[in-house]
Amino acid sequence: MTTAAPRRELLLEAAASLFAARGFHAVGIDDIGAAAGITGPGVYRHFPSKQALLESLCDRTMDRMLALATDSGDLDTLVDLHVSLVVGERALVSVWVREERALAEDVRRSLRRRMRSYEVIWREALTPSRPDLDSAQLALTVGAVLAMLNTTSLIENPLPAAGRAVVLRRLALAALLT
Amino acid sequence: MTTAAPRRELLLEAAASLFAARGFHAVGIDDIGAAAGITGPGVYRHFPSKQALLESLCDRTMDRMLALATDSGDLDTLVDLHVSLVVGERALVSVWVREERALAEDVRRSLRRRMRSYEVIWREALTPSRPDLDSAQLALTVGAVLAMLNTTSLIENPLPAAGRAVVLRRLALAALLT
DNA sequence: TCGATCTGTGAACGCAGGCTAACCTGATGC
DNA sequence: GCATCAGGTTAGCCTGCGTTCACAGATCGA
Repeated sequence: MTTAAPRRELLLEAAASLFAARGFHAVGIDDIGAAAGITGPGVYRHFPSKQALLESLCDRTMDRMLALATDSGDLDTLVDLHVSLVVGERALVSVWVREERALAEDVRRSLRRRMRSYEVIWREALTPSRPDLDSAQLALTVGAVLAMLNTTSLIENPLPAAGRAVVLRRLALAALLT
Repeated sequence: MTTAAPRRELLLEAAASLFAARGFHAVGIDDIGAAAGITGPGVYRHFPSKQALLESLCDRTMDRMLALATDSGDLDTLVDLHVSLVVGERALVSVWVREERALAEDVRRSLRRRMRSYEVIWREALTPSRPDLDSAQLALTVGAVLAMLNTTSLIENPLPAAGRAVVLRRLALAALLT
């Protein structure tokens, strides 16, 4: 039987795809409810506010990223896992990338802190391969490569997921190691 | 004497830095006016709407990019010029990158079309160096590298402009040519 | 059978904020 | 001098939209 997806989950999925397609501000509460099979105000039975939905989505994305990172410290697999996340969860990633600013200041700070710790893991994995770079250069390199991978989630391209992953992986490694 | 910067120009600059710092939706007309030395409604003496300000900014950014491209077809200088634009005009670029969605549909389409023609120039410059890539792979590669350079405008990093430019140039060339 | 709770609905509220209206003023031209 | 206009100001309108309210139908334990 079809796992009777709880309404809360339906709402998150609906919000993710709507925010990804139209942007946080352009999506109304009624739209989100409708996409999940209920009316606007019904949403408030599951989330305290529209912002809370966005928070949940961003938190979730960050959770996945950090989960990847703790699995493995090797740069190669780090790239692999990140690429597969970005290719596999385009909506989630693009929402996080573009709508971060709509978050409340404190939530944003917490997210940024977690992102920073993720970047630190990357930097540490990269350092041995790049003794020629000082710490600021390393930071910029890692930041730029991650930004590239993340924003790719919103590029439209005829390539299927697997093909995208191959290209992205090559680009990232080239930029990191050359 | 200090060129008596016309109000219209002051408004554009004010809007650029405010949008870049806080985001289009979080900035009020009153804020923009105040930052340019007048009150909110005064803005409407120079622009028909808040959106029109954003349009002007995005148009201007795109103009600059296309101007670079027509100057030279060589991939190396293409990268150089784009990097210097991104490093030199951070506010302008980051506004364009992040707030494109707040634009009206037709304006956005026009911008995208121009962006596409810019990307085509890059692809053509890259093609001879990468006979191993098919056209979809080329497109994704160029798109990803440009996205990397553009979104870098919103990364905070201790490096001075010149240092940033060096790192970005190296990253871009490595990704494109490796 | 009867509350109690959970989840949904339609109606309405409140308010932020973009924009308009009406008025003022100092240059400018005739 | 006087009409005109560019460019400001303050006050206020108006709409969209997030949110709240009061109520209704299931489901369920006692």
